[in-house]
Amino acid sequence: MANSFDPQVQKVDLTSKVVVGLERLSEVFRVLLWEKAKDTGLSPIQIQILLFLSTHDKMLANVSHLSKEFNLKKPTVSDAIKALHDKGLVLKEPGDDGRAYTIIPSDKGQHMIKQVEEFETPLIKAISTLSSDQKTSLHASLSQLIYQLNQAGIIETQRTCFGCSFYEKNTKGHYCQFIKKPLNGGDIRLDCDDFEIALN
Amino acid sequence: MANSFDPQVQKVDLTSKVVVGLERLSEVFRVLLWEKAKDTGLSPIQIQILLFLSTHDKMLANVSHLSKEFNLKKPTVSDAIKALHDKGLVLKEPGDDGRAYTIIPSDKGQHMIKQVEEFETPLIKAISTLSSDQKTSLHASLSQLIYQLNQAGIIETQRTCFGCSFYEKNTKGHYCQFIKKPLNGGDIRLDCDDFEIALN
DNA sequence: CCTTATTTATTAGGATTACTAACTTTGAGA
DNA sequence: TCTCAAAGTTAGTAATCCTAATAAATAAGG
Repeated sequence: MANSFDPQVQKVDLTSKVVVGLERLSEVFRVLLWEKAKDTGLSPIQIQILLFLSTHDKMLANVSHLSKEFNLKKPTVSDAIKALHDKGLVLKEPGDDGRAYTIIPSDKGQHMIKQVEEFETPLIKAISTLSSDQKTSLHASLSQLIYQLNQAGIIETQRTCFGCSFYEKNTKGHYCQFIKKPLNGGDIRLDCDDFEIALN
Repeated sequence: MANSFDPQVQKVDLTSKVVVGLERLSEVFRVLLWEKAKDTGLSPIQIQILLFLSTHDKMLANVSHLSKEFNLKKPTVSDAIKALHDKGLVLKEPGDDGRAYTIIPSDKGQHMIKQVEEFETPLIKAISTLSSDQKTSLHASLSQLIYQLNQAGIIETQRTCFGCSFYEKNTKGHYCQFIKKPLNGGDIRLDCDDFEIALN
């Protein structure tokens, strides 16, 4: 086998090397979720939905929104919610719209959330080994990639600064009209709680 | 809803924001693979295996290795290979070990590879919008995360510098005994063709 | 008010994913 | 040779995730 080390070639190929890295990391979530699923008797998607409930407003917790959130079709989410409901982990709350409902964790569900929310602990530990500067740069790069992929119609993004009506991109960079401040590096939000306000 | 913008809190939470970003990006592969799968009549895992064949030595193309490569169990890979074989896309080649065999793309398989290898084009386009410095930093961060997660036993990694017997970490940083040179930033390989030599 | 279109969610059906457990065959070591 | 380990398969099961068709409620327009 030839020695294929060649600094010239490597610089050209950095993009595809990043793709390989991202591909490897994308497996991490599948592996970690599967592991936790075996422990708890839940399925990966059920875990993801439960965790979403613990950190987001319940008005976001309906089938339509969750399917966009996870880039899944509505029947897939509907089935998962039904399973959670059958297990007594979530309650269905009817809303103003007679067709829709939102789900909230039951007491049993709250207890389960505590069990599953450590599933990403290994990933958090890994990220903790990065320097502050590395984390800042990584976050900025990820934000930009997600923005580009959203623009290309590949993924749905909810509550990112880039999709928010308060967001502006001017000559100086990113700017938020809600807080009236420029957004630098780590300020860009991928999951902003104030995004909903922007919709009204 | 309260204004939850707070620069202090944001700095503390950068780790979890990175997790959110990685989680979003991990969906990209699933979405892109599914899309291509519908076009071609293949399954996501079949596509991944075909693409692996096009860029790696055939001695790596057996059930055991591929299952480690994709962090799947052997029956899962065995089934996928059987499907590819039934579709006439790969040929089974017996090796020295009477139990094992390697797979190589057939002519039809080569043709299919050309059709599927653009599945990650949107991602490549997105990455191309990053500056050279951003890409270098991103690659370094991803490499470190993969290293940490491999050390933690979460994912298997094949052919990374970190798992290679030629790799050394000294006081100055990373070093490769095969090329006898320090490894800086983008030099770290996640998929080194010379890794196998290191095993001998 | 009435009709039409859209949206919300579900059901049904199917291919795929991915696992564990048990098995066959082959190889390696004492 | 005997035993253990490794490569791969088979069988069975649960979960993933889709499309298509459906029912019910809302929204929009005349």
